[in-house]
Amino acid sequence: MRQWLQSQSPDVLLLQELKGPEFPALVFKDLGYESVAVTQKAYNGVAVLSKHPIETVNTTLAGDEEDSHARFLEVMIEGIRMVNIYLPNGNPIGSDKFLYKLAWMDRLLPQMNRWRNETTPTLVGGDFNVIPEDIDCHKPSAWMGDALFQPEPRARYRALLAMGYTDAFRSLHPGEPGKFTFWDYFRQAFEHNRGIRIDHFLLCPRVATRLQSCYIDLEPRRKEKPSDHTPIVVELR
DNA sequence: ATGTCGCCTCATAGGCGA
Repeated sequence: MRQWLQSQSPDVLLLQELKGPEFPALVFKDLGYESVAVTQKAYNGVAVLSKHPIETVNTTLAGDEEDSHARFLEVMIEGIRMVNIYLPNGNPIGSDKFLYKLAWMDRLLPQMNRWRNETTPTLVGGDFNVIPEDIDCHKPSAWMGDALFQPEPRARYRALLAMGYTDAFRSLHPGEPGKFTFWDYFRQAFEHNRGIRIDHFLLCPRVATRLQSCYIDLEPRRKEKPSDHTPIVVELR
């Protein structure tokens, strides 16, 4: 993490699935990064790191006062609204967790539509826990029974694109198979590139016009004791 | 169905979420 920050030196980093009660802000302060985090014990958790000043706008997704999961962080950095999300996984299908995933997306959609109708440039990034299309997984049949691949969440993801948001990676790499951001730990899934593309950047039209590049950095996933995800990087002009 | 992790606790094993 420290090594990646120092070698890549991103202006901003969005983190998800922190799984801890306290975010080690001082560690990152020493590396030159301001940070804002929303955490809870054991589960979830999101943080934004930035070399530039961060203005926190919201720490919860609108639409459900009862929802206490640490999954959402909306900030302003250098005139861009940056939204970091950790969308619910939703497994198994048919469970309360699946319904929570759909309900969460049913709150995200109108919120993103409101942003879409404002002038502030907006970028929404994070772990969407949605495999958008067949091309975004190694073998569709292997994911048929998984919440990440169900018609309902995929339709909601497509609705975001229909609103005018651009899938940064896919827009620059149309039709490229085998491009994934997550591989589970089972059966050497990474070594065989049996993965899924579930970490996304969605850009409003104004930000999309500034899209320079978007790529997946595989190196961190190759290391000892890696995360099951690997970073996706977006460069804006 | 299973495989593998990491975090938590009525804790050193098992449950849970991923």
